[in-house]
Amino acid sequence: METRRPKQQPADKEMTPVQIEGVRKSSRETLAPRRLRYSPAAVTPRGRKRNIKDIQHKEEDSSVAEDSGMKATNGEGLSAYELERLENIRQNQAFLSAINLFQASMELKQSSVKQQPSQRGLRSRSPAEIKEVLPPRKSLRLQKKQAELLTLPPEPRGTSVVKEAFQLKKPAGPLSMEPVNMAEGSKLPPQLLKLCSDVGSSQQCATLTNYNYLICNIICQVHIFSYQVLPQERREELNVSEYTSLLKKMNISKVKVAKVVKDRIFSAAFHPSSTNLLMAAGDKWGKVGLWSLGGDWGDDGVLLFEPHTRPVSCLAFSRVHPTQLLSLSYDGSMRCMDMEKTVFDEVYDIKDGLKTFDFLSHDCSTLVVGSWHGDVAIVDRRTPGTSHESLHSLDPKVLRCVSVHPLQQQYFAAAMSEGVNIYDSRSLKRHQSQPVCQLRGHSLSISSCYFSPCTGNRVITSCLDNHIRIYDTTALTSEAPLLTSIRHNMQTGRWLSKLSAMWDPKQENCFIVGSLSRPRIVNVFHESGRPLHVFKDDEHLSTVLSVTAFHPCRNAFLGGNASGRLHIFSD
DNA sequence: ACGTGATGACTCC
DNA sequence: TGGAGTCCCTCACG
Repeated sequence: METRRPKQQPADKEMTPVQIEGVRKSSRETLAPRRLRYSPAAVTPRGRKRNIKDIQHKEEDSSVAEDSGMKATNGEGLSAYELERLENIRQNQAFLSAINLFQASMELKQSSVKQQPSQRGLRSRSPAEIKEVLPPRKSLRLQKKQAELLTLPPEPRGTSVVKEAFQLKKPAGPLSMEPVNMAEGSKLPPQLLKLCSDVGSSQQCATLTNYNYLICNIICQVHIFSYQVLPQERREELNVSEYTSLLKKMNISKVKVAKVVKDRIFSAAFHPSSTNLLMAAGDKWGKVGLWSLGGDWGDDGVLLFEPHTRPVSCLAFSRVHPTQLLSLSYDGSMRCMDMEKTVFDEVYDIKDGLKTFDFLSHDCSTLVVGSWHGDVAIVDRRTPGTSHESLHSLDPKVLRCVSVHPLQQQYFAAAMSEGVNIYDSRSLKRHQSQPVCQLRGHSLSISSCYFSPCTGNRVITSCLDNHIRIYDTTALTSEAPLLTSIRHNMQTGRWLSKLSAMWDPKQENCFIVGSLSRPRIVNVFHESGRPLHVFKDDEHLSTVLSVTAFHPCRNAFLGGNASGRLHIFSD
């Protein structure tokens, strides 16, 4: 490109308008400010691409020039053009620093560095495994054989092949509990059973955990079923600053990330053990993975099972029998992994569409189970069989989540298309049951609702209208007052599990929620909406942790992502 | 009722 | 190494 920089022009000689126009057109220098708004690269008078660093450097030069009085003494060779140019550069620089472009570009560079996902846990399939080895083929023509008359198989009626595959379900009855990531016929590691049986003494629980677990231990050991008469022995609740300082101590490391299931995580749960971190995750294709941090069995402590065929949408360990894990799936089956019997027992079964459940009694024998068709069933596990439970139709469209009141367990909250309602399970009707209380104010579909863990005085909801709402349910009147509404991006789209705000079972007023922000983070908020902590880690947290859960007694939480990896932050 | 677009992580070429 | 393709009873909107 031709340069017409009027270097030789005397600085003090005024340029004619024609000359200035000419200079502007040819040098492009004066266009730079506009250009720079869109691109970090500018074009120099010589047509060379110039990067930000060059400009920075020039800027330093120009400031030096100004400082040293060069501007004042134009006799040192700086023309009016040159001065104008320097001024332009200075303005560019000021503009760029005002919008933090340098910082943003650095962050972008860092975030665009592709990180290798953790190779702990389940192994990704090797190319040899993926490529099916086929016998060498030779055409009939080359074999000098008559061509076969081929007819197409009959078209499946009404359903596509994919849809038929969706409807496949595991056979009825107990399923053997064989890990699919171990050699055929492998037994469960005996250490796992020992680990699951150990949830610590009730003394430990009294000091370490919230009272839910204390109660459970008491139920286990003394068989006291009357909940309300027990003394208020729950852990002394921390004040917010104490709690925040505990959060700050939690971190992640290489060993705390592992692939636990093969596909996107739909649900996850912590085992109540206070001595070991044991987690379960359910994925899109009916797999359930058990991961013990530091376990020396399976793949880095991961065992994989296949109790369902469709997304495992809800998982929870029994609080009374910690060797039992309940799971429920879109395929319509609900099962109980029993590590002592080493089977997946059937608990409940419908045609399809099971979505959510919660324990309705402290001994975990009765459950409220919800389907996406809008029905809830009260299931009593002590009764043999799987299909004679009482069924109630709440909402003809969708039911996303149910949550049972921790103290008054006859009440449960249900997130439906119209909003969140609280029902009394004793007075449900077959159709059109009247709610005890309504939680209004949601403008789009609601993905979850949970009673606060210790008192049930709050319900937290996560809604696709980008708000997390907290309602006061102290008095279950016809309409619960909205206490807080926190803006949070919930647009996970089609390929990620939906975000759900989850209470910390150890701290009544605080909750955790995944985030779509970059760099990836996980937020902890106080119910007032005050942000308490942001979990982040450049090295080990690089994906959206849609599914999150705090440990019931340890200072730890888990987060599951769209590729089946669990992440733990713990102290 | 139906079509469409947005969304993130991974795999394959 | 990077970019295209894939995932698949999503949800909201037009």
